[in-house]
Amino acid sequence: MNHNNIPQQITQTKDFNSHLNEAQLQAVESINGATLVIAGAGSGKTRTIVYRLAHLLNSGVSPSNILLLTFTRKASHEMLQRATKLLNETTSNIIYPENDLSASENNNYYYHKENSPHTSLINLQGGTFHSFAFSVLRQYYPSGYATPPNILDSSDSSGIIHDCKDNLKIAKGEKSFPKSQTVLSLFSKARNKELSLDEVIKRELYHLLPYSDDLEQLYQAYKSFKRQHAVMDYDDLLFELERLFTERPDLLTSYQNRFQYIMVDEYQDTNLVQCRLVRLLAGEKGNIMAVGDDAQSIYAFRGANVKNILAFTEHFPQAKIIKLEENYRSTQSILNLCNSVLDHAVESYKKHLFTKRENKQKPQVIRPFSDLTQAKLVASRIVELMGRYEPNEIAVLFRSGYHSYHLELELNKRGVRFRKYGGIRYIEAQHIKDVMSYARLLVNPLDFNAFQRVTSLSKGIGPKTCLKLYNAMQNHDDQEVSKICKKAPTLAADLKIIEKLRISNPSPSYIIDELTEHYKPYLTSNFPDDHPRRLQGLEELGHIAATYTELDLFIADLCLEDPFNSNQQEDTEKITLSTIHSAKGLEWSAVLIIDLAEDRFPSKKSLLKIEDFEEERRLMYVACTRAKDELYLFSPLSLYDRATGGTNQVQPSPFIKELKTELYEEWQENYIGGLTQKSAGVNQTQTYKPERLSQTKWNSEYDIDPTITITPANNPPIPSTVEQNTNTTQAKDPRSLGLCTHRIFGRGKIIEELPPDKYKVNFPGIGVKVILSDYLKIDD
DNA sequence: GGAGAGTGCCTTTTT
DNA sequence: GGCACTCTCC
Repeated sequence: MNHNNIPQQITQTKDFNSHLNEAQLQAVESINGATLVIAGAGSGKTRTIVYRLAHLLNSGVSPSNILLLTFTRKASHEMLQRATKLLNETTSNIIYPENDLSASENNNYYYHKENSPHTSLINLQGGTFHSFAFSVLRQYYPSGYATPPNILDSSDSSGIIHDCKDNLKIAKGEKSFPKSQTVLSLFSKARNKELSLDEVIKRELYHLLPYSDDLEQLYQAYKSFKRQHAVMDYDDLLFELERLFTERPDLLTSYQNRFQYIMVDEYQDTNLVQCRLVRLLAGEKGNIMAVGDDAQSIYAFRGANVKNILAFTEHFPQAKIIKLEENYRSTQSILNLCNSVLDHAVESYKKHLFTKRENKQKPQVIRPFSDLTQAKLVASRIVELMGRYEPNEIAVLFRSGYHSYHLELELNKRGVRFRKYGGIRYIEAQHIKDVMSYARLLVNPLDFNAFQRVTSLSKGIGPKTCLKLYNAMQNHDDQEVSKICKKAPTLAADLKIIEKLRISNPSPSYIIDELTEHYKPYLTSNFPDDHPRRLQGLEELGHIAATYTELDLFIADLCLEDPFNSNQQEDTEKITLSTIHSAKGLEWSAVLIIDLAEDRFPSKKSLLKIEDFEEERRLMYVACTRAKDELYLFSPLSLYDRATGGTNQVQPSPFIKELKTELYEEWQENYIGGLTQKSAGVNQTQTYKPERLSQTKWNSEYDIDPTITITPANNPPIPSTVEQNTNTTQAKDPRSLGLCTHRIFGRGKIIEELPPDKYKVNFPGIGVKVILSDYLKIDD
């Protein structure tokens, strides 16, 4: 049973009692002042928010006076869907007076694309911070903008950085200069954490130190390009909104008056600027409810700061704190495993979820021979599960988008339909971006990114000619324009259709259909393998466009949310494949987590810094807590290596090794492609035994008590890969460089010194790792 | 100045 | 296995 299902009929507040526990009810009924709800996984968080909405409306608050902010697209979608459903049932006979402000502004950003009859909700504002910011900024922009800003998606941004780098003639021919994508993420990190570039480089990207001057120059060039072209990247949306509110107190006041009640979901994922925006909007009256769970903070990499939750009571001293701890989602045996994941955390979470849900079966740890056979075993298990559950109650979760690649092939082979979240976004596919570039030129003929993209589709036009043409068009130099067009007939046709559609200004769906037709010849000749599939995508793009009346909103929405995903929401015939990040806030009856092997999950990149490793642990926690009834953890014994074509043995993920054996059943792939259960006692898995370290001072960004640690003790060295075998031999060499200790991996032998600041270390039972010397305590 | 072949590199997570 | 960048020829 899904305890989170919205009941069919709730008409009066008193009915809430029977659907909510005491803590939830308390949260629902605290509508004035500030409230912080610490909601454990599966504790009915969304349910609480939705009921609180209903309670507000039943108390006579107009939906246009409520603002619902979330962090990810999916969370916002889910919440508004559920709210709509419940509110439609509870408030259908209440008529709300039109709010002056909202009536004049047509500010119902999110809902105009829902084909829903829920008129009572039409003025409820909700969405991600970014989409909310854009909905304001397209109407009122801060000083320095003459037109509403265009939004850059990440490929636009990195394209601009690339051009800026060329123009500045920085680091020409230097191979180790970071790629534009990397540079962009550095810029974004600096902004999200609100640190200078230099600080970020020194803290976590010290290998870029030689380029810090060049990068700083590039940073400035990128900034001024954005200003000149009236474009904003994702980060600008938030900072420019803050600037707008600072510059225009009158505007801020009117928004404060409008949004009498503010709710923020996933508060642990807000960064500093988002936190300030919330405070600005809440104003003096501070009718705000923030909901979050520190154990589920998984966005530190982009500046999310758990401290924001802790600081909530400082910003709102009167704040009431409510904890939701009873879990309504998972069975007790799944929860036991989830709790155990957090037990090993360096920072302790004072949190033990409990439930009244009975045990069905223990979670299973399954060990396939390799990630290739894993795909087969997972697919078989899914087919079996589909006999017991609807496909939309089954999900496969993984650390990184590409981990599901083999599985996707296998599922296709067996005809199992799935949808995939995370990884490459559909709208970033070439053909979609191409057609959207035409569309963007309709809105803004001087959109340089779009212009570059469209011109490069024509043979004979490269970057230089593109620039010449762009300047000629900007200066209305018709002679030059027609001279270039003569050389490239397709380019002339491109400009013609853009001009035609711009002047007639038809509906977004008509525009997309026309452009698709125009693009078809290019599509068929340039994508011989799969142009039918791509054409289908473009047709779908047209359908999505049909839910919009204004082209600029459609374009912005495509950058801010992936409608190809949310459109499929209702499809119950498909199972779900998802990155763990994209799975947050969702739940399924059966959850399968794959690739629980070293270097995959936790990610190889998280091993250098303890706080990164801990974030991986919370990620594991988020993944496991998605399961309602059945949880399967797949830990392949070897991974296919594309480079060599062979398979390399790997250690299981530390998160599996840590688990006490009594928490799960263990199954091993056998030679006939089936599974054999390991009987307890015979194949006892190693358990981690916490070992206290002496007064070691660890180099970490945070001050963590160094006496609490997880160290594999008494583990005999297990040679796991061929590579490690040799290294183990090396380590026995009397010339061994000595012993050292690492917070996570425990004691190990130093095999090699890697100047200037790293060591190669063999950790018994874990394998060989390259570690920064800062994170090692080396024995004298 | 552009096109196409060849080479080296890395492969987190999201708005 | 895909892309970003380089080199060479037209």
